[in-house]
Amino acid sequence: MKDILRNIGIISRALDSISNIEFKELDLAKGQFVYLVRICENPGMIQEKLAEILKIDRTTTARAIKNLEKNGLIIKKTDPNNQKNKLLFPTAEGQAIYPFIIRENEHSNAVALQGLTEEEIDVLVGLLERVKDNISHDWLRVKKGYKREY
Amino acid sequence: MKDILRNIGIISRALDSISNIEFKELDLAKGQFVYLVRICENPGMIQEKLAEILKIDRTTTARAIKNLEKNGLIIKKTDPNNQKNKLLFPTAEGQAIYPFIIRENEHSNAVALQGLTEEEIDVLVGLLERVKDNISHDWLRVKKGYKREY
DNA sequence: TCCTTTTTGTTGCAAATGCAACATAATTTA
DNA sequence: TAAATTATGTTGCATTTGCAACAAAAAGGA
Repeated sequence: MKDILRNIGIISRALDSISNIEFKELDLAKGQFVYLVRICENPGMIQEKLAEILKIDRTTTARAIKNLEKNGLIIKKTDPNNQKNKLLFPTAEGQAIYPFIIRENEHSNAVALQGLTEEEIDVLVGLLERVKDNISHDWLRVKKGYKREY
Repeated sequence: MKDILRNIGIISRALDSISNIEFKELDLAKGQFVYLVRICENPGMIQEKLAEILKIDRTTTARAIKNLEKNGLIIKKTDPNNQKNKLLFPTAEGQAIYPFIIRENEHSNAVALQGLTEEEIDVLVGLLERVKDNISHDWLRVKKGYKREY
């Protein structure tokens, strides 16, 4: 079977490191922009869900969130219906940064998709969505200590 | 334009963290398997080229290589034609680990591609190849300090 | 040839990353 | 209801990660 892992990894690392370099201007530490974007788009989320959506380790997420809060970009509020949950919201400053992140991401996305037709882009988006769904289950299981057989 | 960055990142992180967990059995530290695979497949490469192909920071690559050498999985040999270059080769132990990495990667790849037809896989592989080529240039430039305008 | 630039490699340091291991609230089960 | 399990969050610690900043060899230019 043909391999997609290698190029997926290469593309991901390339775009990620470009973003991290470019977001130093915004005083965003490595890796933080992904969290901020999601919190801006889904205010009221909890850490655990965010980690699961992004497929980032729970504890790494916890610390990134802590830093975002320390830097005044988000705020945690205890869920009144569930003392255990801490809901995440962007601050005004966080919301102010959001469009800059989007603009950069859209540029990178446009560069990545150069030369592809609209149809090809649609196909690619659809296939990646399916791949993501395929892999999500294993990720959760393996993170929880389940051992895959192969 | 539709976005592919987010799902690419999610898929990449998911597969990567699964691999890193599963390769603890092989005493491979986080991130190391990608280097070892490439060195096994392209013996005699230099660090700089490896970093560029993988799109990983030069200094991070240098340290990963150092660890692989410390753990006896690869060996560096100074290029007789160029004192500055250190050629990378797998040791017997490194070569012994290689098939286990491949087997795991093939399994993850198969899981990722579940439900896709041969044609769809071919299309996906082709499109990802083009995306990778599109982004490579920017990555190199940005890493070298060039500022993108957008 | 000599000087400048590029290529390749390393190290200091600060930070992010992630496995264990824990704490506590909520939920499920007996 | 009480006990066991799950969900969510945190911290300790060892490690990787990556920007600066440097070193030295090679390549290019005048």
